[in-house]
Amino acid sequence: MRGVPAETRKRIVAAASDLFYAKGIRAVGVEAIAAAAGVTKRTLYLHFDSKDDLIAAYLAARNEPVLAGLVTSVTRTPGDVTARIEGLFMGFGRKAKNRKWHGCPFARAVSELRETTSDDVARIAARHKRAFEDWLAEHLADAEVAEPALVARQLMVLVDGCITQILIHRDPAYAAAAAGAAAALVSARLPAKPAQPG
Amino acid sequence: MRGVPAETRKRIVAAASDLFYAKGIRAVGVEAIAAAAGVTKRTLYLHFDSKDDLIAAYLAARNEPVLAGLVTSVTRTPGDVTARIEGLFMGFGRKAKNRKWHGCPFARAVSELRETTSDDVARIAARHKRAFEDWLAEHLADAEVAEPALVARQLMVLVDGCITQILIHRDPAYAAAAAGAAAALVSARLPAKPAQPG
DNA sequence: CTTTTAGTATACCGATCGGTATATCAAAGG
DNA sequence: CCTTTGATATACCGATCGGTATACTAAAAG
Repeated sequence: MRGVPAETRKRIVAAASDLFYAKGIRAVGVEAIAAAAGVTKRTLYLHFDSKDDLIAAYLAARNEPVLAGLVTSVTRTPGDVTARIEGLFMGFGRKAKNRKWHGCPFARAVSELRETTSDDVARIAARHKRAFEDWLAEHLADAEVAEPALVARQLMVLVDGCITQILIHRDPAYAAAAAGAAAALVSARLPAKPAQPG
Repeated sequence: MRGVPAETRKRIVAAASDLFYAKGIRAVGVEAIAAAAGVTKRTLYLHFDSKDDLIAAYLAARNEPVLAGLVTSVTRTPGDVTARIEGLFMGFGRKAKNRKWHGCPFARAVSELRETTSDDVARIAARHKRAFEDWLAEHLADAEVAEPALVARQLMVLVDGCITQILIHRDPAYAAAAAGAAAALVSARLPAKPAQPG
């Protein structure tokens, strides 16, 4: 059977994505990935130089969809900026109910591969996180939130902290706490009213 | 050579601690741990039933010292509650400069071992995180911060988010942002003054 | 003194790891 | 038609994995 090369490559990356994300990167061998992709190990190595190369491709492929999901969590929420940001965190509470959800693939990859592989993983992850931080800063600026860069950075801290807490406690209640904190930080920087009580 | 059993066990756990924490749990084999402890693999298996058993011992041994370090970061900082909490986050910025620092061992273990080993790891990590959250709540209550349980939970989110961001970006600047957010959340719940501008 | 005990040294087990070699095949492209 | 290409199947490589087996040693404990 002879398929279009680009499609074969995509199938391999998709299989690697599922397995790496679910079980961890070191826990999954290339043989299992090839089998899941319906492909021989030989074929896998025709498309990727090494497992590290495949790891990089996995993370690179995750960048856009994850980013899009985060942006959607914000923009699809009706209301003012504060409500939209709250929507971002409530989105994590929703996703956490899905047993296939295991937090941020970038944070997990960086955490797992510390001091063992090249710096590519850290750079790809940093770029991804920075992209969303920049988007947040712009979104906050458009909504006339003061010091948008600082608030965006604080929201990023809340985002990854929220994810970590949910992963550890398996309790979406932390999403509500994070949402409250985020709302307080954002609304305190709004020009008109200082903040709603509660 | 015949040593006190408890000391041999401690040496093994100490060696496992260093290696697991630096390189990740799956990345380190029991043989390497035994060698680092100056012990035979046979001896290691006289003290631990399996690698999973050793992993649990590693995390259990980390609980108290990590907790003590966090508490110290708060209590050794002079000033009011807000300043002390800021001190907690500035402590992360300080630790991050040490190349041997790799964030929270509990969060990293949970992240790495998802869907692969028993739930022991998740339970030990949850208990550890909860212990510090409870301590924070009590500390906040003593300082007359309103809704101490909620604020403590929000601070936990900031703590793990701060650590994650620093790990990814290798930039202690995120500690300052987290400290600012924490100070705002705490001081907003103080009885007397609402908050300092800045 | 003799029995436990804690340990060493070494070798082995089957399985899996990341990665390669060889040989074959089928379809697309000139 | 015939070469190139993407793929197959299968077997192999040395290394390492978690874990066990066997035999021996030295010190503490009765």
